[in-house]
Amino acid sequence: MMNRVILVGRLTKDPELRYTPNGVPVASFTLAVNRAFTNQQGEREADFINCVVWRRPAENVANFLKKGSLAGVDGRIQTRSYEGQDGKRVYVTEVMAESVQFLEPRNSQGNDRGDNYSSRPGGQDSSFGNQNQRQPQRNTRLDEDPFAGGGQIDISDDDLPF
Amino acid sequence: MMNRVILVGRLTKDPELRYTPNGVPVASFTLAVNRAFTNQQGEREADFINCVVWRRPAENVANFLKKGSLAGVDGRIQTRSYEGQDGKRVYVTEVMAESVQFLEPRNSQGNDRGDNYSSRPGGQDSSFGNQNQRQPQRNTRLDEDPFAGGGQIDISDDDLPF
Amino acid sequence: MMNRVILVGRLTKDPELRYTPNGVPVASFTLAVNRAFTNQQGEREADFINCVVWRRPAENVANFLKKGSLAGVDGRIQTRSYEGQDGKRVYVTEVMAESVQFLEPRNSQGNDRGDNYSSRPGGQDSSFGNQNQRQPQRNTRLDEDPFAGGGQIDISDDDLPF
Amino acid sequence: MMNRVILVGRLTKDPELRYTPNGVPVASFTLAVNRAFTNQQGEREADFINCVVWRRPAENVANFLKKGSLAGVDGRIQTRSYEGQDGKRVYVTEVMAESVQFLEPRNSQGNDRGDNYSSRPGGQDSSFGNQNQRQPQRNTRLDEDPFAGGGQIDISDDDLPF
DNA sequence: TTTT
DNA sequence: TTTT
Repeated sequence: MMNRVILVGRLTKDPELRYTPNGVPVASFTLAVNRAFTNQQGEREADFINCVVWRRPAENVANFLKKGSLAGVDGRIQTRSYEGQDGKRVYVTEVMAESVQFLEPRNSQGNDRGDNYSSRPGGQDSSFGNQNQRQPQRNTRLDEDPFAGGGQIDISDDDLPF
Repeated sequence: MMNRVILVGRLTKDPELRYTPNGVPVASFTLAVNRAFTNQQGEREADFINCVVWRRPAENVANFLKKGSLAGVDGRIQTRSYEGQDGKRVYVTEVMAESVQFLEPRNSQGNDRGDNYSSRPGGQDSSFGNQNQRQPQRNTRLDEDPFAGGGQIDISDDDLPF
Repeated sequence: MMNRVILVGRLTKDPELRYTPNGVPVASFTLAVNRAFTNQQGEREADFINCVVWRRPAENVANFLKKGSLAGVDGRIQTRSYEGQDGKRVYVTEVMAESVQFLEPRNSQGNDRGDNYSSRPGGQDSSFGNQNQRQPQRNTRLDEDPFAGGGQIDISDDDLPF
Repeated sequence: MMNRVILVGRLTKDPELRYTPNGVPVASFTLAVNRAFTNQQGEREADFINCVVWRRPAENVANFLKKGSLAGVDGRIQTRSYEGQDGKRVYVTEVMAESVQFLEPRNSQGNDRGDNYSSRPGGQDSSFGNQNQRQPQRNTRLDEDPFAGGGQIDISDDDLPF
């Protein structure tokens, strides 16, 4: 079985960052990906693709991407379902991003969201590492540089609360 | 903007073949793709991914795949929305397959569905070619062999009603 | 059989544009793609991947990309071999780009190479269309916009000699 | 930067399994991937793509694939160069497989190579785990099932010398 | 509504 | 509910 998705598009709005009860960060965002072709009316439509990312890259996304940012995603399609408010099953198809690439120059005007987003609940960090034992591990890469722009500044140690 | 999906999985049921009013074939099917990892309970879950394919490969899919068939898809994620029966918008994310690969040996027991599915409305064929001028063209490849098994028999001319 | 490659990286130098005897444009360039991880010495290495692109996108590449440009490629791996000058066979693995995405803002300082590269031999154009009948057709899309930045200016008609 | 390759093809010969001085397994093999289109002479050519895989999946590949096996690869393009015997630099482009999917039914006639390939040098195992700290970790998945056929038998513990 |  |  194989399941691979690669996307490049722009965030339709600022990403949302949540934490699980155990303090694991999850970010979600939507990529607008313009189609390569135009429709019968000659307009270029877009697909709006919901993405989810876990752990450290989630924090990076929340920190460095915002509405309109150009970003690349390498991940997998995941499906799930939940009970809708009207009692019927709702089916969801989304992209689980294993890595997210920032395709705009570092520190382009206001790259850093600057929010005080880091409301990560304290005291739960001890349970952090164990949490996702059986989750794909590529999310955890400590040495991944999410910026395509290159540059030598390493964000990991200074900017991120790990 | 980039948008690429590759899947390998098994059909959850027989594909469905429809025709547009102009006689353009569309097949839809769902791929069950087992995840590479097991969940907290040690079970291997699957993602159920809806796929759509147009034109000739649609006919091939209807002809040669059935419930349980192992197949590969190379395509794009597409999103659309429609008015639900309760008046509210329903959002759909699916894979537009540009090519479909049959990953089981040709003529493995009962590869050919054998249905009389070819209820393609006659008389509309003239409008066929013009129809999708602005659609991606890779669907139209006349020389594509959807079987991975190789073999020298070419299905296109004999088995397909084109 | 499936064969799909997606790359995002930077051109190591200006692309080279050639024409076949029949006037079909071919561009070649090398993408430097930084690895997601660092090596034992803590350095981030890169892979240098040779790419080839045909027809209209070849002209676009020659026109709008240059050394250092950030670009995305969606294509296939191709292998070929030729007689080396010392008589022994040389094997080549390269990426046949089906589409190339320009990931830098249009008209960022000097996007347009401005070269008089269009030394396309005249008089051969008549043979152009027929030439590659059996080549993948995605190269031919007349409505593809190679810029991720969007914007409404369509380059195809004004800037390109088609 | 992004770098993703997905292939489905057949092994041109039995895979080769080596071990680093520290006992890390590496398998190499070549996939023949038939092209989706035919050439000017109407023949379907193939690309012959060299692949490398590390650690546990390397052992799996050596154990369960052989000449002619249908397999899928999800990985990255890597380039390297070395001093040729005639003193000049040789450039190599190959695919680093992060996961390999076996696309033929388990225990199809003689799936198991049955070779006594497991000449893994003893005494080095202690250094095994630490070895590739900075290598991508997806190779290490203990719960990945390389067979597309599904089935409940888990090969990892019984059949593999770990 | 899910495949082996 | 959508980006440039």
